[in-house]
Amino acid sequence: MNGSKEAERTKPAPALRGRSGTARPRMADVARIAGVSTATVSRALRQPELVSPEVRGKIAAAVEHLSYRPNLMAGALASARSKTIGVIIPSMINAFFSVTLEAIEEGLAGAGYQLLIGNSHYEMESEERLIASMLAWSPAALVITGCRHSRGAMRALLDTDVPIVEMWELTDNPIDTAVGFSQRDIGVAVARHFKERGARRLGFVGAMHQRDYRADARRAGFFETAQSIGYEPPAEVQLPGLPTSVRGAKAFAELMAGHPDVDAVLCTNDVVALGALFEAQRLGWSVPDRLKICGVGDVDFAAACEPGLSTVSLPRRAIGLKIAEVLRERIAGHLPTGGVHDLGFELVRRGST
Amino acid sequence: MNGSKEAERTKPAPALRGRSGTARPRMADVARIAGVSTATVSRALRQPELVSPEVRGKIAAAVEHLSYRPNLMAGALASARSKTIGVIIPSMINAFFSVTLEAIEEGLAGAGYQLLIGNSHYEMESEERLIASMLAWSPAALVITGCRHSRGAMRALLDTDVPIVEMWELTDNPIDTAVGFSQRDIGVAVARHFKERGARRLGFVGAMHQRDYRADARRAGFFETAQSIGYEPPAEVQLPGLPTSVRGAKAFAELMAGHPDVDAVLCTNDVVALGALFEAQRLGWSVPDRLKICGVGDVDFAAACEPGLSTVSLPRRAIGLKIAEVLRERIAGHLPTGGVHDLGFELVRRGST
DNA sequence: GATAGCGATGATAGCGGTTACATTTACTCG
DNA sequence: CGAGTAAATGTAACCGCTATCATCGCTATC
Repeated sequence: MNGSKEAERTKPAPALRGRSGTARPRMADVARIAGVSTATVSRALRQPELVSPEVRGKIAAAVEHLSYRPNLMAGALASARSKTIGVIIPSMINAFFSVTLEAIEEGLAGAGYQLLIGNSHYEMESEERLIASMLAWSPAALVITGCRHSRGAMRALLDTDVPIVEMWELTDNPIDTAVGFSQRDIGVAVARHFKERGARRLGFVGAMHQRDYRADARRAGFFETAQSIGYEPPAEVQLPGLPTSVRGAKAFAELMAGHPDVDAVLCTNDVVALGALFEAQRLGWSVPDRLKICGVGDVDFAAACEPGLSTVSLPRRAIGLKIAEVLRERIAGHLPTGGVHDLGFELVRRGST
Repeated sequence: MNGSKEAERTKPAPALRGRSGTARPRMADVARIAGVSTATVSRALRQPELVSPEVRGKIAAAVEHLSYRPNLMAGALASARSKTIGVIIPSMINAFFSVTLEAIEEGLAGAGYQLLIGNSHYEMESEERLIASMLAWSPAALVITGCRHSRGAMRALLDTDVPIVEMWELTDNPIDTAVGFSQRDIGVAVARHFKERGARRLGFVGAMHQRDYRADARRAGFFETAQSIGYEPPAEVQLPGLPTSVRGAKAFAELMAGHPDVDAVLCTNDVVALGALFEAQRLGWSVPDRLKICGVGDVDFAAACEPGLSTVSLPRRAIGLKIAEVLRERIAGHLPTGGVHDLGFELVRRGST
């Protein structure tokens, strides 16, 4: 921002652009100007300690002078590895994954890595395709969401040299490394919390049933625990399509209309819970006295709501940072495969329960 | 999802992995098996119409048999272009850009493009660095957010052959192509809307002042119009750091404490506005009678609020789709540079104003 | 003083494709 | 029936950088 002014515009006409003028300098050009071989230039750039200070200086000057930028593809091809990290997430819109993405980027951008991002849309076939095309770039590592994969994907993942990280979930036998938390336990924790707060009858508002199997795992934990601690099976409504506040409000209204005895509702995430909270207000159900509402995610507005939204805080950012950390070591060749990192979660009690 | 079961796990021990077994097949292997030259294989893969059906069939069989995957880096190096689209956004967390990203991906993934994503953190130096490293990948196109760039960035952008798209803003002289809308006019529209609704004194809750210059443009439009239609300069509070609901609530409270006469507040975005809405509820200001609140973005919860949050709907998704469309043509070599696409915005009137 | 050892640098063969150009084959036509 | 032409395929020179191995001084060692 500071100091950098907006420069003048106007790109030369298409016909005149590009190769027309000065071609992009190659390493050979740098070598010639510095009076050394390309091998030395290459070394000076990647392992400076192997090159004498004087030569290093000359090369630096030449690089500067030509404003040389190494062609990453050539380098990647020659060394059979690229400074790229493939990341596959099931949705780009979901703020959870965005935060994790940002954290991964933060932890790795400094080391010169670029993120290659793929969106699986919660579909295993998509994931498989993405895995294949990402591996075709010989990324330094591949980060994928979840621990369940199609057979083909599994084969590709087991067959490659590329370090693999599975995130946002745990498993007993990771392909390589897993960083996440137990989705199921979230449901367990919330059910217990409701019990503790004296709820009589539980309800659940879900979304993406049978598509987002992580959400299903939370649901399963909630239902099983509910029953094991003496509740009858929670009343349930699944919203069609993506979880939004508007749909959440509607689904919640439907749930309460069908089961007026419900006095504690777990929503599959905070966005849905927010919709439920507003709907409760509209319908005149007092929260938390008559009705308790809990979300999942601890999105920033959860703390700003009135009453504050109780929710489950997920290690969205921690996952990303941990992945970056693991990857740095994994790429450097230390650290064996097989690590499973449970980053846990935290039930955040606010006014809505 | 359907049909693909979870496969068995356990990657072979590190020592045994990778090259140890079968190396990844190369195009030469395919050529040998199919009984043709690599040139023909290459052609069969990228311009099938140039290869006879029989040969094409043999090659397809060989590819299938070896489950051959072309090495994208080799191809990219040789052809000096990669099937990659670089996208630079100022924040990954901001849901606006995520939607646009998703739309770009949607419109281009089918054609086999991969997104290389960079996060500039609203910093021009970062942007410049990202531009340089992305161009080093010879992407098929580069999409950047905004029309203001550092001098160095500008030089790099003007100097390259790669199609450039500037998004989320308009300009009279785009580097190549611009897809967005007028940020300033949003401020204008909201000021007029407040006037129309009978507001007496305006207020503004901003964030990222002097960092997010697009937000500043909206603010400028709001302030200038306010005065030109007879208001005194709006009362203003800028929140420190990223715009969140919690901070929004706090800043709003501060604003109202300092200027109790304010009866219409524009918040820099919906998240902040949501915080303000809740805070107003807590403080007992009735919305919209005593106080009108307007956000920007039309995030999904805006429609679910009570009262519904008036806001400005941005063409987040349309921008992405348009970019994909433009890029497809631009890459194909049709379509000249210099296009500016104004996708507009829409003031959405709900209960809060 | 010859030899080994080491640090610094150069020569060069790839990495795995793409593509301009050459070559072959199959037809069309005067 | 031979030339002319278009379609199909092969040949081989790169693309720009990395990495292996050879080379060349020089100093440390006995």
